[in-house]
Formats: sequence, structure tokens, C-alpha cells
Amino acid sequence: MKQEPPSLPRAEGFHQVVLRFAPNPDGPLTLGNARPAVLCDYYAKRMNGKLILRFEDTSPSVKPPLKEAYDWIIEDLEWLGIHPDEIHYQSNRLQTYYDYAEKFIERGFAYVCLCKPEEFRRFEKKGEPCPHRDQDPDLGLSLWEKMLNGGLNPGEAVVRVKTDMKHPNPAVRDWPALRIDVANHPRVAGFRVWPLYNWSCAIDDHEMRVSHVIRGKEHLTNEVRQSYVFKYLGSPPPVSIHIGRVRLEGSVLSKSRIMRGLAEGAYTGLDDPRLGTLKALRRRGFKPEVVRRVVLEMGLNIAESTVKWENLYAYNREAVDWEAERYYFVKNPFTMIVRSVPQQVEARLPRHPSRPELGSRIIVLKTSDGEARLFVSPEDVENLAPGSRLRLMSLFNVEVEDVDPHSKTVKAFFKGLEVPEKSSGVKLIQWVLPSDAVETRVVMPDASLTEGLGESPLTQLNPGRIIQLVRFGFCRVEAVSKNVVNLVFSHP
RNA sequence: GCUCCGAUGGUGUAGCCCGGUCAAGCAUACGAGCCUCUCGAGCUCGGGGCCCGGGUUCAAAUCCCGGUCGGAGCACCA
Repeated sequence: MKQEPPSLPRAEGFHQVVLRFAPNPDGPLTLGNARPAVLCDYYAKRMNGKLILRFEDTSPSVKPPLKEAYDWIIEDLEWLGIHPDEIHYQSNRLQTYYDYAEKFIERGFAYVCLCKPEEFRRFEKKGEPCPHRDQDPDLGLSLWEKMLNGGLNPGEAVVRVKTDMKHPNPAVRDWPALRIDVANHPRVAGFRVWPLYNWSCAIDDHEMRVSHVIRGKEHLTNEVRQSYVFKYLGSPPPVSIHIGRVRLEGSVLSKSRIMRGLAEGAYTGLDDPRLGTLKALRRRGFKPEVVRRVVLEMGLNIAESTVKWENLYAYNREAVDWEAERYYFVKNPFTMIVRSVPQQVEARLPRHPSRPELGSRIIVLKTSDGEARLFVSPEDVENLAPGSRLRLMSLFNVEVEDVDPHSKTVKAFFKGLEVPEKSSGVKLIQWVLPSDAVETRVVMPDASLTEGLGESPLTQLNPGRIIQLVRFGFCRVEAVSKNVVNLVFSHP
């Protein structure tokens, strides 16, 4: 980091800074989720505090949690270098939410509302109490009992927290805290009352002694709603920091859209390169520190911001250039036939142009009757006029005689070994020998496949390695076999 | 419609709370040059910005008001 993120606001006077990242396990983490996650982790570490991961899985029917998503999230966080000190599942804590609800009803801080949603909305709009607001706590408790034991059905009753029916923001007026939901939950069974976000969140932040909440600005009014709970609890609310939403240029970051697209078969998986999931970024060879860097650069700004791929590319290039060995790859190969080649030519291909200590590969070009064949990329030769010169990198120079796109053949003749002067303007191109060629497929950012031939040493690379295909781009090794190399394109 | 936010070069930010040291810093992108057997990396230099209009003040990117544009919320979602 060239620039430190700002210090955590109002962090003085806390015994320990406690932050929580609280995702809904209904999909994979995206770059959008990475923002609060990384910030929470960053400040927890910087302040010697504690980081809590809390799964907010309390909406069995509207936002059904996905059993697999819990692990996805933990894995994605681990990839980012985030290891929470504690992990909580709200679905394990229902009794706690019930206990508080009962207390609130008992003390008249909350009531069981039997209004139909539309009915209540009318009172809310007018700023007037509904008939249930002033119910006797004993009646409230017996209704609450009926919510729990089945005497009331979904939609018939809801527990509301008393706020202020004249609050300027109608959304704050007596908001619902718990409702009946009988849908199945992937983790627990036998519960029919579930807390709503503002209830479970406020109770948990209170119980877990959360000192600072970093969350998206879509929660701005939730902070106001939850402030009433803290008021009734007689404890100060956590410091709330709202950050802007993140957009990733040209990518889908919405979990629901991702899951829908996946169900419709629009994507190849959670790590489809078109998606803004952390899994996709990882698959494309982005280093976690790159994600952390862009997030930390945005800091605690509440203004929304758009991440540009070119920034991600630049940071990742910086992160991987040193480790990325260089290999030759020609896509949609054309065959070049070179005449008048000396008996035997050796090419020495350095593994890394800036790291001679890594050594080089020696490739021996054999000729028959002074003729040599090798593969080159059509885009390097397609429009060349006869007489054009080319430098086959690390090998020799040729002069092109004829290019035939139909037979995908280029005829050329040997034109010396010396590296041409830069001023000559001779283009340097990569090549692959037929005897050394292996089928190589690269998944591109738009999920299309680029196919061609690569050098055989590619088959020796372990999955996960980042390499650079010279004059093509950085790629991550996905899988290799004896005959096929599968790569994922990172960036130029 | 109602409630609430935000606005610094192409992009992301620093500065704004506590007005002068800001003729606005950094990163990335862009341009030029050097270097390099890659369209990669490195090095040097360069152009580019305080949304608009008023006000307060000796002094405003910073404070106030209005406007414009952008965003969020107004779910028995999180």
C-alpha cells in the first residue's frame, strides 16, 4: 500500500475493537462482498481487534440459504487471507432472538401486530398507531406464544418494535422484527418464527459486543431502525460506517443474478470468467492481494465506485510478473516453411527475461534439405507482403515469400541469425516447433475458448501456476495432461 | 412520490471534520523518451481534476444556501 487507509473512526475508548462480516449464505462471495470483508479484516488486524463471521441465514422462504454457500464463503475468505476469530450462525441462535422478543413485548417495547401488511402500511403512511400498538403486554405474550406454537399462521402476525409512528422516514415507523416462516431451512428444523434482519442483527451486534459495523450504504436506514433496539437495551449502538457499493466494469456482481444465470445455464459455473465472483477472479489468476489492494484503496468512502479491469490488470501484473515464466504459444497456427536454413539451429528461450538465474530452454531445430517447418500465428503473418522480414524470437530472421491463408501456409527463407536492429522495424514473433507442439486451450474473459499450440514444457506445469504466453498475455494453468494444456487468460 | 446520502483529472483515491502551508498529493490509464530479442517488466519526463451558481471570509476543494447529476432505502429480504 502506497497510502494507508484512514484510521477507524471513533475507535477510542473501546476495550477491544470488534468487527463482523455478516453475509447471507445464498451465493458465492463477489468483489462486492469483498469490500466489507476485507475492510473488516483489515481494521480488526490493524486495531488488534476481533473479527466475527456471522451467517445471516434467517429467511428460509424469501432468501433461502444454500447449504453449500456456507463453505464457499469460508473458502473465499480464506483465499483473501481472512481467518475470522469466531464464526456464528444466526440459525443456531433463534432462541436468543425469541428471548429478547419476549422481554421486549413484556416491557412494551414491542408488540404482536395482527394487521395485514397493507393495513399496517396505511397506518404507517398516516403516522398513526395501529390497533395493536397499545395492546396489553399479557395479550402480546399470549399472541407471541401462538406465533411460536402454531396458533397463528404465516402472514397473520408479526412482532413489531415500537419506534415512532411520526418518524419523518416512514420506513422507520414500527418496523417488523420477527415473523412466521414455515419453509424448510437447510441447517435447522422445527422453527416457525424467524427474526428479520434488523432484529437479529441488532441483538447479535449487542450480544457479540460489536464495536464497529462496516456495511453497505443500503443499510443506512437500518442503522436508524436498529438504534431503537439499542435504546431499549440501554446500550450504545456500534459505530456504523457505511460504504458505497462496488461495481466491476462489465461484470455481474449481484448474487441473485448470478444464481439465476447459473440456474438458467448462462454461465459455466461459479467461476465463470464473466462473473465478478471471487472464485472467478481466483480462477483467472488474480492474486488475493490485488483484491485487497483495490478494496483498501477505496477505503471507507460512502460514494459508490467502479472497479476498472485495467486497474486490476495493472496490479496483478505487478504481483505476478516476477514469478511468471514465459512460454510461446501460437493461436490458430499457420505453418511456416523456411528454406535455406543452416544445418542445425539452437534456440535458447529464457524462462524469464528479467531473471537469467531461472535458466532457459534449449530448442534444437532440425532441418531436412535445408528446410524447416514451424508454427506461427496468422495475425503475425496474414497481411504480410512478399519481402517482409520477421524475427522468430531467439531463433533467426526470415523473409516472407508467400502467404496462403487457404492452406494456412507461409513460405519464407532464412535471413540470418543476428537480432535485427530495433530501428529496422522488424517484427519479433513467437513460434512453436511441430516436434514440440502441444494442444493448448485458453479460456478467455468472455468465456470463449482460444485454441492453438504451445510448447510442450507447458505440460509439466502444476495447476495454479501463473505464466505468460509471450505476446499473448498472462494465464493461469488450470489443468494439464500429456497432450492438452488448459489455461485461463488473466490479462495482457 | 416520500426519506436519506454522495459529487476531486478516463478510473480509484488523498486533502474536507479543525478555511490559508493545495498554483491540489498518490496509483492506474494516456503521451514522449530510455531500456529490453514479448503487445510483459523497469526507468525518466509530460498533459489532465476540486459538478454548477450564489453567499460568508482578508482567504474556500474545504463552511452555508440553491441547483444539477448520481446513488440508496421506502419487503412479514439481507
